[in-house]
Amino acid sequence: MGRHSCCVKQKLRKGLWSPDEDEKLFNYITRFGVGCWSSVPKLAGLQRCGKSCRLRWINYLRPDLKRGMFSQQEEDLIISLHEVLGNRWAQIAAQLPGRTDNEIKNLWNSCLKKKLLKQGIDPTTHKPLNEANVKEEKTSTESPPQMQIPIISTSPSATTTLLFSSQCSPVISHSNYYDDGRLEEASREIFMNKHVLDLDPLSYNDNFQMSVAQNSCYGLPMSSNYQTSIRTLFDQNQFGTNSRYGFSSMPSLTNSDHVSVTEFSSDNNSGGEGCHQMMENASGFCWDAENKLDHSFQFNAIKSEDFKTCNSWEEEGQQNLQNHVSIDFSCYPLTSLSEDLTGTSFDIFQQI
DNA sequence: AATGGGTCCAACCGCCACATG
DNA sequence: TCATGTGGCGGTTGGACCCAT
Repeated sequence: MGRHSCCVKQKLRKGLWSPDEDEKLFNYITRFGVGCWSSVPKLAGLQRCGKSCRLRWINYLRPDLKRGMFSQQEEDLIISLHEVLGNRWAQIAAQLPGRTDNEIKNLWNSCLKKKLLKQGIDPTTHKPLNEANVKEEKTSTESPPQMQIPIISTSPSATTTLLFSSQCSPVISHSNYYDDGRLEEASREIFMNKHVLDLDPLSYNDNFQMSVAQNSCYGLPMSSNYQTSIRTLFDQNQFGTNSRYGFSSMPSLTNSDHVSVTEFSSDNNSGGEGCHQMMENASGFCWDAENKLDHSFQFNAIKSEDFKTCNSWEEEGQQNLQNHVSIDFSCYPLTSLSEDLTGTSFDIFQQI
């Protein structure tokens, strides 16, 4: 990996982020939001370029990220969407709340592609490998009024079909998806075991659910079966079975791991007095030095109206679990991937 | 225990689109 | 219209990790 040009120019750090850098970036964004990414590093006291900060926030620090394994439904959805959208990872990610384009891209390249190939499916065309060439020639000469494209699921029992009408308005038909309940159970298990923040800080779950309620998930008219499965997925994921809330980039959040971090060294902080004060007031951020995946996180002193009564994300989450009220992160003026989700409400098939 | 190959993922690169002056 | 800055996206890759030998 070569050094990014702006990093060369300004002699900025690159490579893996340290816990200290994460802390600074997280504290800054949660307090002040993102105005202009290029000014974030300076204000947050980081020797990074704005692009790097943006990427780190979007792919790792965002509180609404869902970490951990992809569920079977998510995998199937990615395959279905990839068939329609191709390698437009950002648009695919927009349909999977809490997942980033990078994460989905990695999953595709490392896992889903191979699964499809194993099933004899060309991951590019989504057609059987031995028929792909023949069919390609045929379809180039004729345009049938209705195409039926089977979605090959990675789960044995799933059968999804996209029906394209002559106006190219597709209907997802999801038959026998939960015919034996195995998938639903598997998903539940996966989500129950995840220590993630399954909140909806930027409200795109709400948007998603709203679209489900309006029979138009992803801009598609959907069968009731599919709506139910998606709905189930979100219900479980959001409040139903998740008994703990944790910071998503901090996969294992335990009470015993909570350490108050109240002192910051601002020696290398180039952000000036304002930044110094900001860091003094900022939230605590603790990282297990031995294992990145087992570090913990705690808000200790955020002087925000929304958070002043809470000692930790976990407490906050548990409180909300009891109250059945989600934390509203929308107060943060964030510019992140999630903005795209709420802002675009894209219609897949406008782009075909 | 050492090593070599394979896998996975975080992060960078380069390009493009858009906004602004 | 052009130059410049910024954000966003998809492709790529370095390195950590895993596992078989």
